[in-house]
Amino acid sequence: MAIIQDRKKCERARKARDARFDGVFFIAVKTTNIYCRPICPAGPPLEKNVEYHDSAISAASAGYRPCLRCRPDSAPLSSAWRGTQTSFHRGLELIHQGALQTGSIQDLAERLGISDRYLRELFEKNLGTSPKKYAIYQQCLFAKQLLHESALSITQVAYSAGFNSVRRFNEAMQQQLSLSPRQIRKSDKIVAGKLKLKLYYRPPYAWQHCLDFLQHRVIAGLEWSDTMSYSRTIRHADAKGYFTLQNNAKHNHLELMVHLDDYTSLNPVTQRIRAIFDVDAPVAEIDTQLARQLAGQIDYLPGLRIPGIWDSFEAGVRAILGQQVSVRQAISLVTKFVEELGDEIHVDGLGVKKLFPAPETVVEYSLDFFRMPQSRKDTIRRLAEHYLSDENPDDIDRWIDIKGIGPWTINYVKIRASKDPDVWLAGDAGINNAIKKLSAEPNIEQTKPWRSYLTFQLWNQL
DNA sequence: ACGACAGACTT
DNA sequence: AAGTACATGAAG
Repeated sequence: MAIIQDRKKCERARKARDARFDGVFFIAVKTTNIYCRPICPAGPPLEKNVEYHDSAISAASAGYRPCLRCRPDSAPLSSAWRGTQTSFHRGLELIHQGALQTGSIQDLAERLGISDRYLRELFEKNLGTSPKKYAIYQQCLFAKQLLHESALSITQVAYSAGFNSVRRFNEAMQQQLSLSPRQIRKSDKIVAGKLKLKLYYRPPYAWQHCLDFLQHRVIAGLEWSDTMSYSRTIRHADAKGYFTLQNNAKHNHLELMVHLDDYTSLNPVTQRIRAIFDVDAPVAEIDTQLARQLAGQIDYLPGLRIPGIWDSFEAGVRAILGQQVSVRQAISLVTKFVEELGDEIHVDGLGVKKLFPAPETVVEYSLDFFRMPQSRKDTIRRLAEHYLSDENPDDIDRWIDIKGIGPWTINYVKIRASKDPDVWLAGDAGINNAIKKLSAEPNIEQTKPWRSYLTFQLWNQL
């Protein structure tokens, strides 16, 4: 599963340093025990000395260390397993969210509704390692990024990456990357100041679309934006903070500035932002398939990413407040909601902003300040209660039992919070309008498994 | 389902 | 000489 057998394509791609294959496979060099990206500027090794891997972790667990020039650990994520294997995929997602930082494998398996045995098996089959090893590997990669790009001390890096002792951090780094933290940092000169990180993507990235979409829906107090950047407040576990994001098209990355009051959440928060801004979307694949289906029918936007919402609760509330009203009215309702119930947070240079209200707060207070049908207020309260009583409120399919929440809302939340790539928003008024303008009805089935992207391409026509 | 053991983790 | 920063062995 881990080593690629079809060498021909890989050989051609690496000799041409073809950027389209960046993140798709990795070159492990047996003579040096180093692994590289297809685009590595170093002179190409002899074909007989290389081994091709389909993921960075596969090369790492085979004993190779990441190249210091092309930094294979910062390559965009491979997407071979996207869309398939929901338990496995959700497991990966939860690990990125820090599930194994505090909880055990058993806890994770339980949340997924499978046995811990089976969870191990899924990881072994798909990645060739155990869930815990993957989590540590992932933490090491993040630590490496911090060592390269931030001015944090090595001790701070250890805790920010989710380790609970420096001792263990050093050991894990040596084991996973065959480099000590010091060795990694030595190669870089870092500028002190605010914490800035680079999120690499495979171009193109339709950043302007993303920015426009978010700007049209900005909730004052919670979010703010200018011509280049988007910012908002966030909460993750016990940590509160805010971030700003802008594009660096020239170097194929988004620039992220984060502030948190508890940096043990930095890794999960960063991963969440990656997911929300769809940094790892395999756009080349999506674009060829969708463009073929929609040939000449619409003004197709290449590199479109689906802008997400911070978490499913916020997505749910926004969707409910948007029922039966215009986008503009929905925004003013959400703004009122945040203003009334959101906790305050101080943002450097901008004064006081608001956090999105937590379910606990919503349950506690009445929603009398809202001028809208009582039934919709009740729905919001029921959603909040669901978050407090349900073991796994992020399982959006279960929301169907909540009175006042229908299939449209569920699908909408799946697209924008769960980042499900294959949701078709059937019955949406905007989608119906967009379809009416087409010369021929598109074959929705043919756009699997990227129907969420079809939805957004069509919305973009309005 | 259970115990032995390995190795992950903290101090 | 004392303090800081990092790496690592020993023990539980």
